[in-house]
Amino acid sequence: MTITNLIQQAVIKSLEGLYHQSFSEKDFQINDTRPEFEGDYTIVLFSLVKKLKLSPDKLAKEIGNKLTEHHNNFISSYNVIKAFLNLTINDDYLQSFLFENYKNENYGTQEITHLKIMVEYSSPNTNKPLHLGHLRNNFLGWSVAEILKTNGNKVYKSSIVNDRGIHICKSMIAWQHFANGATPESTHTKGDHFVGDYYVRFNNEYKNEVEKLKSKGVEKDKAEKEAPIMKKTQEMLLDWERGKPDVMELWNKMNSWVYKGFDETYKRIGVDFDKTFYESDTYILGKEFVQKGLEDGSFYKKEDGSVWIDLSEQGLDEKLLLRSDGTSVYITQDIGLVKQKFEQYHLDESIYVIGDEQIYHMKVLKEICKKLGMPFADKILHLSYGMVELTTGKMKSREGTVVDADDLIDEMIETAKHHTKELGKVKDFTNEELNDLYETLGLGAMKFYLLKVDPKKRMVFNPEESIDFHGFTGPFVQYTYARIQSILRKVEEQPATGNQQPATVSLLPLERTLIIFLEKYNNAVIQAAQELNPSVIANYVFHLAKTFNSFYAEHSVANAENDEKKKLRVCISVMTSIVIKNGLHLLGIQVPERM
RNA sequence: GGCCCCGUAGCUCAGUGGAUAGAGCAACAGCCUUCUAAGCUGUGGGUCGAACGUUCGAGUCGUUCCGGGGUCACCA
Repeated sequence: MTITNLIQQAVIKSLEGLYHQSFSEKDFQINDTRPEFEGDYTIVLFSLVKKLKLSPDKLAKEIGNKLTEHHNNFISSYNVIKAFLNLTINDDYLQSFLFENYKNENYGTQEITHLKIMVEYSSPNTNKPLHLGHLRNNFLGWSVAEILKTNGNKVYKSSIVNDRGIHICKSMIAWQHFANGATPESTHTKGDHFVGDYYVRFNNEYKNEVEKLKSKGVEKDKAEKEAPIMKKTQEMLLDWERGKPDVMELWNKMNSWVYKGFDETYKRIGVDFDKTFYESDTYILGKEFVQKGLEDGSFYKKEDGSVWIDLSEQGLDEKLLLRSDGTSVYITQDIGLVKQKFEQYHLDESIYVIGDEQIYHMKVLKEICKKLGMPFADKILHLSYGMVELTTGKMKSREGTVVDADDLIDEMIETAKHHTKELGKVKDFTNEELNDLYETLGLGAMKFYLLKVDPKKRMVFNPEESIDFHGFTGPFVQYTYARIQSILRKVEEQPATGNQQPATVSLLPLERTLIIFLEKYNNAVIQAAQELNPSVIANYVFHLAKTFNSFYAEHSVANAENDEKKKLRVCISVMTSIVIKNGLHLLGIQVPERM
């Protein structure tokens, strides 16, 4: 039971006792008291003034009296300004909360819900390496999955690999034409980058061919269709769908290169999956639904053989489901996979972490599922996130302005190394310990940077800012953790404080503030899950670290005024470090013992 | 053009309909014989894109307009 809930119940009870009507938590609001006023929580009672026909001041005082009378176990005093009723929480209550919870490593974990949720994220194409945008997706998906787990749900992390389709054939064709049998091994190139280079190569060649045709007087549209390399690619896609052996062999070979590269990156950034789906397996499932939809009249066939659905009644357009040559498109495959997911995993919800440029697509998918009478259509949830832009503008792979994920990770770790060496605090570390630390800090900075903003908003990636390790950053929070560990090491050297519950003392402002804020961690965990928003956690954990650092500068733990204070502050420090650790874990960020 | 998202300090972002709108960065001024200065304390910086409206109360809700972005493919 959180303090907010306690107050809520106490206020309802007081209201009912005073005015003999029934009330609910919607009749008033509970806010944090603004720092310029005395108190910890503020109950806003304006909405009741009219209903009860009392002056704001009188109403607030009556409730205040009732609360301090009947709930003095946790409310010690109150003051009133208009209809703002400011409550001060009992020092004893705060301390017993602290002593009961400070050692709890699972603090923040919520009760089991028995809900099964799948979070699909990452979902890469096997024709190019990961870039900055993918990192936002990966961190977001992983973090949301962990947040849902902590909230008591059974969570499956999944990924659907885009391993088939025209874009994959493009890199295959380019490799056939230009590689002369080169491999990642022979060129010492990471597999995903190797294949990505041929994708780029294809696009260059294609552009040249189109230009050539245009200079011969062919119209643009026609040139784009007639370019020889494109025609070959389309033939290859048909061959692939027919399962032509040499095409399959090349496809398998190139995919295995890419997967090796991806695995390396995933491992490095600490991202994992419980289940990986492959479109090459699932696109067939979609075709079955096309047949079903045609039979029951949800879909229709045009003269050229292509299959469509009309969603204009739903305010959407007509949408293609099967090309005239019988091959399937993106959405066809999604339909098949949705059903499989829900049935195999008995899901209560399926969350798709996909960029906001696909909001329309996901709406269409949902509508199609509804039209096909799938019972789970409403349990499909699109967690859309905004594009990551650069200070110089948008990232465009064709213009070579993408920030490559592997390069960026290297750079962040290098920066961590640079800062660490400059500060020279961990000179006694072994090389292995140092490298671990650089990774912890570099990745921590990067993940925090990408997760601290609201996912649904577009964000600007500023290289200089992202590399900053001061202020609202991962390393700042990690630093606070390391500092606390340093205190705890120092305290351990001194005589043991004993296990018995310390006597309660009167709390100083910063001590109160910290305990009250620690108590609110549960609220943050719940809110983050409701909103599917890791930035709630990032903001919480930063605020906690900030508050602790102020406390640290003001008061000594190891050399506290007396034994009771020392015990109290050790408990506050231990609990702060656990909450930081648990909070950062939800963001996929590790904590260093020293830095 | 239709539909969707966004506009808060110089920059990047917080801000469940409540009190005098907050952080970080950048700028400036202080603080290391005492638990890690990747820190702390302070100063300056705002017509919350604009106008109406709803409300006891609007950065937050509604309408219109302005500005930015996305999307509406036999691409994924």
